[in-house]
Amino acid sequence: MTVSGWNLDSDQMCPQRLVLEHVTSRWGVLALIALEERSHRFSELRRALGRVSEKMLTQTLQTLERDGLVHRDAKPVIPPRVDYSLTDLGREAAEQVRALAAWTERRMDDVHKARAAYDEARS
Amino acid sequence: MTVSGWNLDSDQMCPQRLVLEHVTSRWGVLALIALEERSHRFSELRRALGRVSEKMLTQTLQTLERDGLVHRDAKPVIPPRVDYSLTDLGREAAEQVRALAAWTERRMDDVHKARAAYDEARS
DNA sequence: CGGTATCCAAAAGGATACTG
DNA sequence: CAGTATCCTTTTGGATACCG
Repeated sequence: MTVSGWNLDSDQMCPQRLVLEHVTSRWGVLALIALEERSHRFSELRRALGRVSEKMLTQTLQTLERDGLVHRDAKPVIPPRVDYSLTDLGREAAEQVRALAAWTERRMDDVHKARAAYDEARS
Repeated sequence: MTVSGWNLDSDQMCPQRLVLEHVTSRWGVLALIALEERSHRFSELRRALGRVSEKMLTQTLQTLERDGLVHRDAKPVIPPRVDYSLTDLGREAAEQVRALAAWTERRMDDVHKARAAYDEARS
């Protein structure tokens, strides 16, 4: 992989860059990891993700659904019930971001040490 | 991996989440991929990354340096010459983000199809 | 319950001018 | 050349109110 092809062209990102932003976005990462474990209702996801606003969760899920990563199953009952789950594509995406997340977790100690050394050298 | 531990606590993200944001940031991704190939001078990186402002490139490189992913070598010459390269930790990070980037590239067709179907169903 | 619409505050990002 | 400092625009995110 080269950096060319991931550049911005005039006034716009390359399309794969947008997908990368969707899956690594603040709530996208958490939604994918939560949904990898099991399907969730909207309100379950809200609780699982902590302090996400309705607007941001809706926006995140719609983006991931549009990209074909998340499946939305709205049951026609009252009160409404909507279940979210991963598609096969979404499961692949979740594995990728989980791998990246796991790496940051594994190396967090090294990062902390590096930061301490960096800050020390400048104080 | 569970989603707990990646939540926000009160008014702040968990630390590994910040590292993930650094390496997946707009310019962080491109800088890591460019530096994985070879070390670059500041101005070389500016050109390689396309249309990044000096401010954002500086900020990105400082963040990655502080996290211990990038090595900054400022030679005491006139005019100044500063070379950036990856540390061992940074090389690991670059491999991870490149894997994720490669996945989005591989699956871009599926995403496009999903988007077309999504948009079609709503028009 | 699971959203949408609107408004507003905060943060990110960039253009420009300047410096060692 | 490789930054820093300042200002300003754009984007993001959340709070609130309302709807089917």
